Amino acid sequence: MNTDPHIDDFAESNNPVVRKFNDYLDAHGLRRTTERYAILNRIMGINGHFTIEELQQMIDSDGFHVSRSTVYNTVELLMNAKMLRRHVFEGMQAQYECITLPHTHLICTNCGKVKEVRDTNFAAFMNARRFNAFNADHYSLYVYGICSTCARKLKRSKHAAKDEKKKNI
Amino acid sequence: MNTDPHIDDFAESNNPVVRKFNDYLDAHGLRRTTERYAILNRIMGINGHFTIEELQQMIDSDGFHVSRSTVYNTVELLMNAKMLRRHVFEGMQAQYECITLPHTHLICTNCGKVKEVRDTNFAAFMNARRFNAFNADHYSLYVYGICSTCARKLKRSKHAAKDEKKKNI
DNA sequence: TTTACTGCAAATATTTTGCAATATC
DNA sequence: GATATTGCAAAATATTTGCAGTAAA
Repeated sequence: MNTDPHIDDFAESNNPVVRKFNDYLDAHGLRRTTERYAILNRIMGINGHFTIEELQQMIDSDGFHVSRSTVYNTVELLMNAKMLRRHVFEGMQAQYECITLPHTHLICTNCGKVKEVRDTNFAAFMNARRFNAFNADHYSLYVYGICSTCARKLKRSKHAAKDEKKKNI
Repeated sequence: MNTDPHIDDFAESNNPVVRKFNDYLDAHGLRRTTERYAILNRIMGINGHFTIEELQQMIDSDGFHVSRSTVYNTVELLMNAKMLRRHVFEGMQAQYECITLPHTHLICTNCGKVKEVRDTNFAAFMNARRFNAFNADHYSLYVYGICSTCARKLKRSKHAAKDEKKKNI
């Protein structure tokens, strides 16, 4: 029996996410390590997107240190377990998010903020959609544009520029 | 007047793509260089996706050498001119494609092949779709799955594995 | 006890940058 | 002639890998 309380806590957890991970590890003959659970534990508390860098820093501030290689290793494991997904939006570094219900990503090309929106109409459309002999597994819809906050700011700075011009006449 | 025939050929071209690029350069006070036209010329001949590496090699085999920095520089210019788009599909390196009509990308998670499909229903759906205060500019739909070629191969290798098992009994 | 996993440092891959030489305007 | 652009090499970033030590089973 394992002497590390953390591992046993997770091993016996009824949390479906933890169980899914345990099942994946078991099914593939992989070990239940403290590091893997520390990472999973942190990820479960994140709502939204995060980078590798951010994830490692969050784990650090949880008072637990894992090496960069282990973060990459575990993140890859979680992707193979279909629990995590990697997104690379235009002009940004890779971001990860837990796999939950399908949703659309709205990406602001001005500030880089990413917002998720659930869209049942679109989900229904995609579920019904067939691509001939291509066997679809999952999809990502990225919508690029300007968020309302940036739209306001840009409008304001445009006005400011106009005022500036007036002054110079 | 410019003495390099290549540049003048392009400068006077009636090709709408070349004209769009020229307009962009003029509007931004950027120069018409041989390198930029060599790259644009190559890109116009590509049907589908390509990486930076592939693009540079293609230009090389056209008998013209441009440095890696210039390829990156020009590709960025073309993206700003809204003539080129960058895609990063799951687990692959960045790929570029000319901006034409909106289309869906089918990405095979087994072989990495990317196929474009036009989808007027989807385009209509997206054109009608509004995201509250988010001002949408363009979108990317990536559908991940298994292409028909890989589906056949995978089926065959599964059979082979089964046959192998039978032999061992 | 066996061997998978971790952490570190080094290697690799990709993209960006500083700067002297060069070409465009 | 003034300066934007190129090409090279070096730097910055992101990710992967080799390997010795450590921990899970």
